Amino acid sequence: MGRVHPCCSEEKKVRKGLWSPEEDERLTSHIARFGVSCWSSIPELAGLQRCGKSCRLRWMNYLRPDLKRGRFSQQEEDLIIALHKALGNSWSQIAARLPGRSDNEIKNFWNARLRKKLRQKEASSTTGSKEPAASHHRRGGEDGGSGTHPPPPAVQFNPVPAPEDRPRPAGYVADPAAAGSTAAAGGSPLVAGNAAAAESVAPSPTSTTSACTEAGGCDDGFLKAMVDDASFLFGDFYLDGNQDGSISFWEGHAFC
DNA sequence: AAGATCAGCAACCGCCTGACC
DNA sequence: TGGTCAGGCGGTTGCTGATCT
Repeated sequence: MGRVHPCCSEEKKVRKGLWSPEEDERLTSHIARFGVSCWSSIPELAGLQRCGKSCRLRWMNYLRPDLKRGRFSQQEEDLIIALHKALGNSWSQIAARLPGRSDNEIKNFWNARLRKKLRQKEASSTTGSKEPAASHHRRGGEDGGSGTHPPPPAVQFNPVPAPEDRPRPAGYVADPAAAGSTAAAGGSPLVAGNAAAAESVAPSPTSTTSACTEAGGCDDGFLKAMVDDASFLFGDFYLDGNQDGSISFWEGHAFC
């Protein structure tokens, strides 16, 4: 096809480039008041000289209230790697399993990561044991995030509840603090990044659980188990952040 | 202190798909 | 049934700021 979107091609003056705070404000307040019904009509209704597509993008990637900003935690990073291994470049699907992250954000993260990896590969293949050319560079940018940059003060998961439209597993309760009781209630949260909590909270006998609980986090075993366990990955599982910064994986749905 | 280099991020572009007429 | 439109997605580009030399 390749048609250009009418809303983007019209000669009408359409602003491009970075969004100003005023534009953000207009879009946010419009959506807060009227919700999203038709993106193509939003620019006009909100008094923006943008195309609907641009508005949608801005909202989805930046203005959505349930987005959390900031560095990816190690757990998130591990999960992204696992999901990418299983799902490929389906960023939207990956994003759907990472509450508070947009597909664009994940895609950017992955590309930056991948670029680094490729460079390192190139460097190591051409020079043998030489130090990766790119990694001597700052930003704590050691690959894997486990390197030099200070442990992500990172992404304290905010307790913002996941979007309402996300299917909740049986037994899910919105309040993460109630995770313990939730486990008992039916869903079985697998807590990564907090071994003690996981031991006490996750009774699930799945391989993912045990792999996750050992070594106190999402180590390779956990990831491998996740990837290998296709039913777990492709079945419905739900991930949520806890107040202590850990992540809970909820399983228990069995569709798809 | 200044220029070079790089990573991170925001946004655009082109294509695909489903809904509607 | 075919055409049009709008929403959504993945790939890519370009800007900005941090870091290094």
